[in-house]
Amino acid sequence: MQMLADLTERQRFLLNLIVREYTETAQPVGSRNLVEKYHLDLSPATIRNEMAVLTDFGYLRQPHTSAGRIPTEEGYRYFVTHIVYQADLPEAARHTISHQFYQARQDVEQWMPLAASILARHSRAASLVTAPHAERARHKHLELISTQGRQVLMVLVLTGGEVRQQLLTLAEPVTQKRLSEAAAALNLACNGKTTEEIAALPPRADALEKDILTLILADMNRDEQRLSGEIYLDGLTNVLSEPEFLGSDDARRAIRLFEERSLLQNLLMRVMPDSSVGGVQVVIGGEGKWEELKQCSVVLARYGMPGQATGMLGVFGPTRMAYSRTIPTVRFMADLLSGLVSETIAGEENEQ
Amino acid sequence: MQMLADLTERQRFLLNLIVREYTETAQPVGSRNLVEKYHLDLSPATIRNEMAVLTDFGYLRQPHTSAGRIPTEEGYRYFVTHIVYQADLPEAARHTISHQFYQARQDVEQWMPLAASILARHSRAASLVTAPHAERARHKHLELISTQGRQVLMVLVLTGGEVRQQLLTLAEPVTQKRLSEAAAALNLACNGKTTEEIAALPPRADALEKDILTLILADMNRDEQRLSGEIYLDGLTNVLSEPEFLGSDDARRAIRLFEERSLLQNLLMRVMPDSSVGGVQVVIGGEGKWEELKQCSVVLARYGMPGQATGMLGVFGPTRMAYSRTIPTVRFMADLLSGLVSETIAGEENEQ
DNA sequence: TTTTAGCACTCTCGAAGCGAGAGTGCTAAA
DNA sequence: TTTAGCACTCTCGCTTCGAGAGTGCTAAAA
Repeated sequence: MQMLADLTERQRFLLNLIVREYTETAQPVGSRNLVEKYHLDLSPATIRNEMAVLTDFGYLRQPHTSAGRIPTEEGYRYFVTHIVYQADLPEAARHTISHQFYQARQDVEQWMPLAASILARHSRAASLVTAPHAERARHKHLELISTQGRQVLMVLVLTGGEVRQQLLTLAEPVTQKRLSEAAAALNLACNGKTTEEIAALPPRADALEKDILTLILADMNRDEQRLSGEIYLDGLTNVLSEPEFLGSDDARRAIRLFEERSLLQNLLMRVMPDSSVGGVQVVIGGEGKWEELKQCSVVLARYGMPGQATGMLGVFGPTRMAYSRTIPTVRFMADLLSGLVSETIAGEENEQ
Repeated sequence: MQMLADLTERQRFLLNLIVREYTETAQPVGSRNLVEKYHLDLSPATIRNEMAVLTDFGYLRQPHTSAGRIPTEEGYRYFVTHIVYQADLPEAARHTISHQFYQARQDVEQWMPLAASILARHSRAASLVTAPHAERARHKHLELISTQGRQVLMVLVLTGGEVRQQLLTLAEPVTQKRLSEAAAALNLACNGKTTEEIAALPPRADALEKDILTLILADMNRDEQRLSGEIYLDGLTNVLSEPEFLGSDDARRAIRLFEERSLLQNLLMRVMPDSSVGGVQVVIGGEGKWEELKQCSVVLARYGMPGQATGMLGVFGPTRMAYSRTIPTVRFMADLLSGLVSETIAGEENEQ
């Protein structure tokens, strides 16, 4: 078996056809069927010869002698990198999607679920979107609100429009007035500063302010290693009705990933550790490294402004996924969200 | 076929056994098996006679002649109302659960996901918990925070510790200072007032304040009809591995309910329209009324303080659900959360 | 009157057997 | 280089069949 061979134009064309046919029907594709369905100007025998070559190269395999061919993981990989990667989303789809976002442009909160829903519908698989998360966030505004007894709601607004909130329990009850004063003092001291700069400040004289500051720092740091908490999911049911998820336990187990957010976060961090924006990452069938992704594929991209605020979005489905729809959609959505994020950030800089 | 007949002690006992056996094995239960497994002091023939009676009453049925019996929906209903309804959760389980909540007592935000997780684990099915939602909420504190350009984060704290936030887009940019002033003025005017009282106030002179007030009222009203937005889910994968969800399309479709939150909200409103706290509601196999719940059952309860703040929690699974575990767990969790909510509210009243 | 032993009967389920169909690889001719 | 022809292989769906489980009924025992 040879590997990494260059394919002829015709072989590429056939591989393309076979992958598309298989992703559609979930059935091994045979030579005669292929000729008939696509009205090829070749005889089944010729196709068989080419198929034999592609099988030799490791791009196709037969579930058993005398069944049709199905793509191997390498076959999908070739298909993705050499055939479909550069494809663009059709103009009509781009238009529709842009329009949907235009309608929701005021309500930032809607962006993530909308993106997830669009991804799910277009890829007919499960989708996930994480909120954009400022990488070098600066303090913008702090608010402390007494809710009940010793419980205080801390709302922290960072540059980039990111809002964090946390419920604190203080050692003893404090009046709203006292809280407001503390917040005002801290706002004055921290305004426009990064985590490092805040950390370098001389310790606060006031005990309450000191405690709060510690919590602010912890909160700003927390999400620099981890992902921001919110992950928006959609389209799980798409994937549930696929035959591979009905039959195989392996695949079914992968769905647990989506339920346990912590597992999902972990996976995202492992697949896309760096924060560069631009490429679409495709993990096919786990590729040896991801035991839990056997029989599944993931198409991921990072969006936003590198170094400032980025998030991730992607699609999860069976290895036999419609990459030719999914990859362009993921890329387009990433670009679109990047645009929205940079508009937001630009607006903010003008403001100052 | 007679209906609504009174059962003898022994018949009740057998129905009990059969339901439990079937929920465990998912196989029709036969007379001989039952005798052997539970060492009954009766012959299979006697059991068969009793089974025939129970079948006549409509509590059991046979998938086909000469298979064992399985409970009908009426059978489950009898089991639930006459046999298992009063059962208590074992002391050990109650203790463990209380302990888990004790450990998380500071962090109110953790209550809902914790409750969902416990419900899912104990019932081995899917669970859902909605956040408690104040029914006659009073205004406690308003905060307006400029995030970026014309976007303003409104944080509204109501009595009961409920926090609502919404991102507003104003007609034109406004400074943080101006926002703080508006918030201060509104806080003064609205403090401790209910929606109705606020609505009855004379209109604000200031245009910004007037706009904000309109939004506050809308927001306070919004959730009095609908459920509060947050629904916490857990344990979906438990239910996915049940045989009825692998085989039947009906059951699989029910899972979509869990993905589309709006469908789920709708369902909850229909199943539990009133706000009385105390009972556990059990919907078995849709009971004719809920087409989308064929083959599924739902065990729901409302918790909180009626008239003040209530939420819902429950379990979703196949009709063949372990009611004898699920119902006591749901009831116990509802009581427990009710306790937590009333503590919160009591604490608040002392404060005033 | 209630319980049970015995028995005939019914139905499912898995194994085995079998033939059709789809697909392949190879060879030799176009 | 392509293709027609052919022998071969393997799956899949269908049928058959017997074992096993379970029932209902009857008549005897308690």
